[in-house]
Amino acid sequence: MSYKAIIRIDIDERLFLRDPESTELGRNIVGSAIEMMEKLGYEEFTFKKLAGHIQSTEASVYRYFRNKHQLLSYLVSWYCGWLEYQIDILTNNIPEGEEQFRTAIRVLSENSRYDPTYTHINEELLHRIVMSEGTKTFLAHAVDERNSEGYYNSFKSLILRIADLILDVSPHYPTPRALANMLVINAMHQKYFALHLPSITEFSTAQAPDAALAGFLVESALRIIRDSE
Amino acid sequence: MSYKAIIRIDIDERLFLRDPESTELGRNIVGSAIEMMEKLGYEEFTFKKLAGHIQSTEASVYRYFRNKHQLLSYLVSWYCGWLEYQIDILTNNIPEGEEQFRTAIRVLSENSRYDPTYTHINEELLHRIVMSEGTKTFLAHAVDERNSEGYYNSFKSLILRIADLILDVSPHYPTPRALANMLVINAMHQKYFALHLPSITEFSTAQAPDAALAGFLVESALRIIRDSE
DNA sequence: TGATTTGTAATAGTTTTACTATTATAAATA
DNA sequence: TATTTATAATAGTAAAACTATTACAAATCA
Repeated sequence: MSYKAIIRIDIDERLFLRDPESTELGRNIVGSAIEMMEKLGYEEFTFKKLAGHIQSTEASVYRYFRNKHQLLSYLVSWYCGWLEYQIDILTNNIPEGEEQFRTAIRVLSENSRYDPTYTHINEELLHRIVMSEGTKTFLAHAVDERNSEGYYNSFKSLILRIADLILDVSPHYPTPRALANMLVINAMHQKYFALHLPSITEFSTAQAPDAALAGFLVESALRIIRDSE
Repeated sequence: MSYKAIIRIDIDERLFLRDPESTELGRNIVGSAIEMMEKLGYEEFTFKKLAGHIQSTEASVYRYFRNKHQLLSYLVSWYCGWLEYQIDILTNNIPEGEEQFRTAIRVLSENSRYDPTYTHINEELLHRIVMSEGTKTFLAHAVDERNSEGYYNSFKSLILRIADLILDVSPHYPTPRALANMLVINAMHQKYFALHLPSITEFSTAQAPDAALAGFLVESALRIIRDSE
């Protein structure tokens, strides 16, 4: 019997008003939002421009997302969930320890390739959005309120997953969560700097930057956590 | 002969329309902007609210700064310049190497204390602004244009200063700039997480967090760069 | 089947923010 | 004293963010 596994990235219900996966318009909103936000940047992106692009109206978009910030948070959550899923399947057949950790860091460092499983989501564009705009989800004045509303559950879950992999390598390392958040966020920032402020990083966009960055992050992390009992 | 050293943090002229240090109104704008932005956050802060607070008008504020983003960039630049100055004077009497590096990281990790040299600038509040809003200066769609306008010179200079201190410790370490930006940005983020997303860091705000964070950053960095020739 | 409810999208707004053109006033200079 | 120049206030505009209400279509029920 042949079958197709449909994997759904689970998103906290408080990250939308109406589930965009449930309707054609919803999927269209998310798909086009990704394309437009990547082109325009978060600040220039507006619901009006989005509505014009998909031949709908501002008000219809507001039926799905309370505001622009909620839409960004939805996208970042989706991407964090997707990253964690990639880590899960790629570490599945590897023995616990250093190799699993290396694999996870590689997932964080790579420019995501397009995955046809999710037809309306272009992971490549979404990666660039998360790299440029991702931290804005929690760098907001309403961070505490949003945290209590579950906005950052996917992000926090990803950090804790990496922290667990760190503990698998070195069970007595004292600050795995601090190190995990440093690695995840720096993976994004280092790529951003390579593109826009190249004078403050050695990872140019030219020669195999993904592999070099993954190497930097893995080797740095391993040096930090080795023999630290 | 007794004298008083007046130290001025130099800011690129393209970061303002009229130098706010040159007039009473200008100093008032900067001083009150710091107070209000710390309270309201960048998004909620507006020139209208600022003008109301200092009993002036929106248009007058626009005489000094082209827009809100330029004002934030001015503040972040000032703080980076101030940090680099602190590093300079505190490493002045220390022999080159590990101790200078430790001192620099301590400056980055500490909550800045109020310095009466700059009467209209409250460094403590400014520190919190930079921690919460600082990265937004370069996480903007216009980053390349702004970079060419000198918006990030102070930030880049700070990173390169740290990179030099890293090379003093370990002259053959291959990626000092990547490590320096990781340390500077993570120092800010780790403190932010301690306050707002405590589940993803071990540095709670309770017990001597500054010293613990400085220790984490210094020990991590030294492990990374030691014996890496 | 026809009436009623419910889900979804469009119309037409309001409020707020970001920004500007112009005028008024005070200080400096001739 | 008259004139120029620097500075700040008045009074706007345009666009963005967001909302209240209406219109329509599909599903459900009497």
